[in-house]
Amino acid sequence: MHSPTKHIAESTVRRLSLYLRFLEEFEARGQTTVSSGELARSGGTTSAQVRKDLSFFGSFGKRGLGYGVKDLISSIREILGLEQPWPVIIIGAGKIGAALAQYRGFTSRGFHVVGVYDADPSKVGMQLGALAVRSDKEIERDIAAHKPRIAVLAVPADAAQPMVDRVVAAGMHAVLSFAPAPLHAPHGVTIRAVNMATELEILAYSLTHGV
Amino acid sequence: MHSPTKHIAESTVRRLSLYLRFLEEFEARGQTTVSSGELARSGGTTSAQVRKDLSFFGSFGKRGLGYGVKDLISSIREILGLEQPWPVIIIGAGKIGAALAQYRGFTSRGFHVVGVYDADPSKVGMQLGALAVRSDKEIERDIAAHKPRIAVLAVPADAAQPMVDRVVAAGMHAVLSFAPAPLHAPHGVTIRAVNMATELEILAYSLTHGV
DNA sequence: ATGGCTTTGTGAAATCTTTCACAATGTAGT
DNA sequence: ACTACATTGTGAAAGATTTCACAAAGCCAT
Ligand SMILES: NC(=O)c1ccc[n+]([C@@H]2O[C@H](COP(=O)([O-])OP(=O)(O)OC[C@H]3O[C@@H](n4cnc5c(N)ncnc54)[C@H](O)[C@@H]3O)[C@@H](O)[C@H]2O)c1
Ligand SMILES: NC(=O)c1ccc[n+]([C@@H]2O[C@H](COP(=O)([O-])OP(=O)(O)OC[C@H]3O[C@@H](n4cnc5c(N)ncnc54)[C@H](O)[C@@H]3O)[C@@H](O)[C@H]2O)c1
Repeated sequence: MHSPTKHIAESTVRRLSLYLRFLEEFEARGQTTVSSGELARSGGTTSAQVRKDLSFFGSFGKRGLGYGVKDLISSIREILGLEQPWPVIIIGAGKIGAALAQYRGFTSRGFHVVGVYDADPSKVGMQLGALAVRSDKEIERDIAAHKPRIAVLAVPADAAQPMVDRVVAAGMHAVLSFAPAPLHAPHGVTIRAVNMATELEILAYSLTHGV
Repeated sequence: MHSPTKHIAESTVRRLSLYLRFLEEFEARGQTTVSSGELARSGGTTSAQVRKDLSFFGSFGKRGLGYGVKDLISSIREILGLEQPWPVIIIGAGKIGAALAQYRGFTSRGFHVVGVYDADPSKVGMQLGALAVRSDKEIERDIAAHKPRIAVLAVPADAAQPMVDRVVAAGMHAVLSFAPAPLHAPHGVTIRAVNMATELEILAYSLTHGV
């Protein structure tokens, strides 16, 4: 039911994550049922798109009625893999790493920061929320011992690829990087990069060429 | 030459920003000429893709030789609108806003932070790098006076839409938001949102369903 | 139970994006 | 000047994604 044979486009997965956010709002407001049209309006898409996105994974609605809010929340959480907790480590306890380590928005979705690492001895031991910064030398041992599933990289650009290599060698299969550096990893490892300069440049392009 | 009649896909603009990054590396290494194939290899795409992306905007290469690194850098900077400086304001001087305000990576691309604002009186006056945090009450006056072109939002989710409305009313046409909230703006205003939870959820999906 | 109304799920069509493949154009060596 | 070679620029083909449009299914009022 929840494992499509076909490859699913990233845009679909991204929208599912978005729908989940809206569904949680509908739930908080006490709404029990929602139509593809309502969901589409919140998310700036179309009702056909919403139905098509869901149809890749199964059939979740009731014709004439719409989707049960609670049911659809569980279904999407299951599709995305959010029914299990996701231990995450953060590497680089600088300005952005420290902000991320203390950010509470992750936890609500099942992402738990279980370790923060830095190469700078003056940062090691520093308390960030409930966690103390650990030395980067512990990364390999901690990955082996605690099996965090995702590594978030907040290190300088030139340290990013070597760190990807290290965590991949240690068994990590997913990396989210904030460093403005192109990253490569072997097949089977998923890398995502958030590049703020690129986001600003897309805005600059759209301002320059009219909307 | 640089203003296509056709609509250009966001994916193309995103890749242009990426090519620019690689070109700057080639330039730093003293390379004067680069082929679409080399550029493609750095960026994990194909040479045909590189040539097609550029062809929307004109003809920048020499057959048999490739592209002049310096020339292509200026051409892409012109396409993206980066030949002019982009004054930016940051709204919300919390953990992420403070990190962004002190981030030096923006400046190199022509994005200059000209103001940081917060609603919390205890944050107003705080020094972030060269800038002092100002009261959010000054936002409208400062936009009118200094005409920043992009507003970066680092405020809590429920303050995001009201703040979009304020800055748009004050004349802003582009917003980059870090708040996990869906944002709407009138036609003619470009909004981009970086949602870290969604990025992690896409990783969770790909780990859950195999790569 | 029936009929009218609403909304889903989904093939098919339309649109958008990427890849292919090659003529055109230029370089470089002789 | 000629030849061999490299690489661009681009229509056309292939592939991917979105939108359309409608039959099927279920609710609700009577
Ligand atoms: N600050 C921002 O707003 C911002 C925005 C976008 C992108 N980024 C990117 O995020 C990354 C971090 O930025 P920042 O502003 O937090 O920088 P920062 O200098 O404050 O922090 C970087 C941290 O990484 C640590 N580090 C360096 N090498 C390491 C290694 N091999 N292992 C472990 N730790 C190591 C340093 O000791 C430092 O504490 C950079 O790549 C930057 O370009 C930052
Ligand atoms: N910290 C992170 O790593 C992180 C990661 C992803 C997303 N975000 C998002 O970024 C936003 C900011 O996060 P943060 O961790 O910096 O939070 P924070 O609480 O540290 O900072 C928010 C700041 O916004 C200010 N503020 C509130 N209302 C305002 C208003 N109307 N005008 C001006 N300023 C106002 C507050 O005074 C505070 O200083 C949130 O929406 C958060 O969900 C944060």
